[in-house]
Amino acid sequence: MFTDRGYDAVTVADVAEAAGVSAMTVYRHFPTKEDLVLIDQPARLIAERVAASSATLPVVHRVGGALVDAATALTGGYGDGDGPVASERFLLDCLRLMVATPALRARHLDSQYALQQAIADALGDGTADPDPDAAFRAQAAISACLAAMHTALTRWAEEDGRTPLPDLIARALTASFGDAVPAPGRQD
Amino acid sequence: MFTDRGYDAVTVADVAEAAGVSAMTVYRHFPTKEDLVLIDQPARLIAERVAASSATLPVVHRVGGALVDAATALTGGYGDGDGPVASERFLLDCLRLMVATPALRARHLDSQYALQQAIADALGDGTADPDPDAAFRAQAAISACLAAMHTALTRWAEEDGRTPLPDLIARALTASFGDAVPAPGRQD
DNA sequence: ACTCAAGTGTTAGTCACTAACAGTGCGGTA
DNA sequence: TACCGCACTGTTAGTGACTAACACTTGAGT
Repeated sequence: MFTDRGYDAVTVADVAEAAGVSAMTVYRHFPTKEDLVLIDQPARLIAERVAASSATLPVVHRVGGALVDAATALTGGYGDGDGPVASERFLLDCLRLMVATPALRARHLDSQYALQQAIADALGDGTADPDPDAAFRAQAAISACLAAMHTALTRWAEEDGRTPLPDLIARALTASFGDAVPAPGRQD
Repeated sequence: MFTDRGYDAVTVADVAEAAGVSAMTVYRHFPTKEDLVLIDQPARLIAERVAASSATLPVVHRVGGALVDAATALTGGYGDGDGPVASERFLLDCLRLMVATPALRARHLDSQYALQQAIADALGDGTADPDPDAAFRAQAAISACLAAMHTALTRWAEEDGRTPLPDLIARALTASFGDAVPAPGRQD
């Protein structure tokens, strides 16, 4: 319904009626109308991979690798050659809505803000880190990585999933950080 | 009022009453409640500086330099040694509200999205750029720069403006991109 | 049969925001 | 002076997201 008629033109009451329930029931399952569309980022998956990476690598390499890995796990990986599968179609529809609708776009960007905190925790895991300056530098690097990933997500939706998502993310990271991140076209 | 009682606890009717006008009048001057707090980013200023930079430099260097310059122009620059001045106090209050209030934070991040488009236009200015892949790489680099700047803004608000904003931005950029950006502590 | 719990519906209300209409004051014009 | 137009403001009524409080149904376990 959102894709056909536009996010703003569909009320929560419409969604409830189409689902055969009352509007109140919708709110009990989804805290806001925006959550009907937003895909919860696999924060735990990404944070785990960051925590598992070698602490000797630069931050952008650790985070970038985790993002590419997570995208690979989510979308089924490289080179199946079949274009997007059914489960990806839904992802693409949601992403298109997010890019096109200001309210959804803003919420999605803010959810990346939460993901940033989770990654920062995963980075410093194990070592007490009393250095606020190092924490600041890590936050900056993480947010830059996530912004590059968001650009890749947008591009992925725009070109309808033709290029595998992990490849797009790797290219976005390389365009931003040069060779300090895993190179596109292969996985670590 | 927002700082004292919290953004959500103050209604538009409250603001209107305090200003001695009707709620309708508030909406005629500010399109949304959020715009009462949001500071419009100096998009034109930044875009001009990007367009004026040397096209032979890497994208992150051009954008990063423009961001540091714009911050210098806005906050009065380095080393006056007096801490934040009165005009900066208001900026800091707004920033704190933005970081603390989810709705404002989301809107602010989305406004950076618009800034990203403006910078992308400024980058490709003059040269017809039919290469969608180069445009994608530029978008990725720009968004990463802006994310680093946002981290610096957040940090600036957290430490109450003690460190000069241009310095924080330069350090955030260096933490993300290494020596591909202007070094902190001096200006180009 | 009784009970508890989870899920659902209803109602009334708050608040952001919009549209349509009606003043009100003020400078320029004849 | 009388008139006109324009910018600004207020009022009213309405939509839609979202919340709180309360009553109801249903199904599982005892």
